[in-house]
Parts: sequence; structure tokens; C-alpha cells
Amino acid sequence: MPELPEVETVCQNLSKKVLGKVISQAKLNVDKLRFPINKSITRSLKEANIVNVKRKAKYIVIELSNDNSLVIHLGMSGRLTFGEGSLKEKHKHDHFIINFKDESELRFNDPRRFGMIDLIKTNEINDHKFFRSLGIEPLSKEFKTDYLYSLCKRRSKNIKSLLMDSSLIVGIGNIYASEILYEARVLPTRPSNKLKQRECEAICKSSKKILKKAIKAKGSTLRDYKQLDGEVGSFQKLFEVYARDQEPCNICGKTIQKITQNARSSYYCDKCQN
DNA sequence: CGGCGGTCCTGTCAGC
DNA sequence: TGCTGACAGGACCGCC
Repeated sequence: MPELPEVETVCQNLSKKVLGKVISQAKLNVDKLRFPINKSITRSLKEANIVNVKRKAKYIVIELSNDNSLVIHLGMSGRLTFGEGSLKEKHKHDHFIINFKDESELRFNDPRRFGMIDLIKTNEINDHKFFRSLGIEPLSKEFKTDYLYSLCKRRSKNIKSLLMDSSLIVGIGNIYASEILYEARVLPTRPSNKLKQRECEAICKSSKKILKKAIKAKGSTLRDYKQLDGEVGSFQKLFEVYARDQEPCNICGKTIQKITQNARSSYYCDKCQN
């Protein structure tokens, strides 16, 4: 579900809510999500103080005072909910619950169970399998035209799946890949190694522009994703192509096309994008 | 190594 | 009203 802007929003909100709080107890209600979860992590969370919250790719990293980091990935349908005081309603698929000493509570709910949870030694985090082979952060200054151009030159796959390949570039998922390529005026079907340098420049710039704009809008809410407090993001109102097949292009008026690439839906305007 | 298809799950919605 | 199949913000694994 959530891509970089949604995870970034969750991390920013989460930081405001839980920084400095002490965990009184944690409870796991499942044996596994995407992977089996070591039940003993709940013991290591007890009495720990939250010292930092940050995003790494699409992972939420919660650093603890005991030199461990709790790492959460929301998968396709995961959601974190924070409540002052114990949340009254129990929901199906509440897999993981953290209670703080001040009586507030954080819940992880994930119907499809594609999410991931693990506890990692903070100083070993980059060696962990979650992070070992991740690509570059698209909002970093290292991600620039020449870097993208060099990634593209050596690969024949279509540019949309290259943008979504987390071993090359992290955080861009199915929604923002289509939006970025529309903004850059490049067709999602173009083989990466056929792109001109100036097209890579456009893709690089539009990646940063679209992701920043989406973070400002607190992400996109389609069905599952909500912010920590249940509020919805608003970037879905700014979609130019995603889920707009059969609707007119906002630039030229031609009908937006929908195709399937690598088993995912892609949306584009075949007049504005080349 | 690169690229692609299958797979993990549940919920929802369109179509019969 | 069921039922069935397709599809959904992700990413790993194994095969060619």
C-alpha cells in the first residue's frame, strides 16, 4: 500500500506522538506476517524508551534506548493507529499493540499480512536483510540525472519497473511511478536503456517534485492508508493519471490509457508522453 | 547478474 | 442474494 510519501507522513506523525515515551508492554497476536516474527521481541521492548523515529526506504525505524530498533513495514494494507489512552474498539487484524507508560497506545493493523516487523540491533541495521540491498533514496542529493542515466543505460527493462525496483531506487511504488512518468512526459513502456539523458533529467526532477508534493499533501488515501490519527491524505485529489483511465488528460484532453506491466497497472497519456 | 512470473494474504467490487 | 474472478500503495524467491 503505502509508498514513500505515506510512510514519511506516518513517521513524522509518529515521531510527534511517541518520541521520549517509555513502553510498558507490547503484544503480538500473530506468529508471522510476511515473515515469521520472533515472539521474544516483545520482551526486548518492555521498559524501552523511544529515542528516534525515521523512515528508511518504505520502512519505519523506531530507535530504542536499549540499542535496538523496531522496524515496521506496512506492506500493502498495513496501518498504524495511535491513541491517547487504550483504544476502545478492538479490530480484526490488530496484529501488534504497544502500550506506553502514560497509557497511550500504538497499534499495527494489517489485513493482508504483507507487512513486516523485526527488532534489529541499531548498529547492525544496514546489514539486516531488509536493508542490505536497497537502492538510493530518490530525495537525496546523490540521486541526480547522471546517476539515473547510468542505472538506465545498463538495463533493458521498462522505465516504470526500473523506478519501482527497490534494489535500485527506494520508495517509489505503483502510484507514484505513473505520476512521475506523466510529469516527466515519458511513456512507462520505454526500455530504460533507450532513454536520452535529457529524459532521465526530466524523470529525476519529476521524481523529487511529485514525492515532495505528495508528502506536503500527507500522502494519498485510496482505501487502506490513513495517517496515524485516522486522518486521510489528500494527494489522490492531485492524481493526473493514476486510476484515471477513461478520463481526459488534464493537458490535452485525450483519454488516459491503462495497461498492465509486470502484473501492475500503469496509467499514461499517449499524446503527452513519448 | 538481469528480468520475469509466481507467491504470500484478505477485502472489495463488478458481473453473472 | 450469492457466487466467482479480478484486482489492490509490496517485495522476496526461484527459474531461465
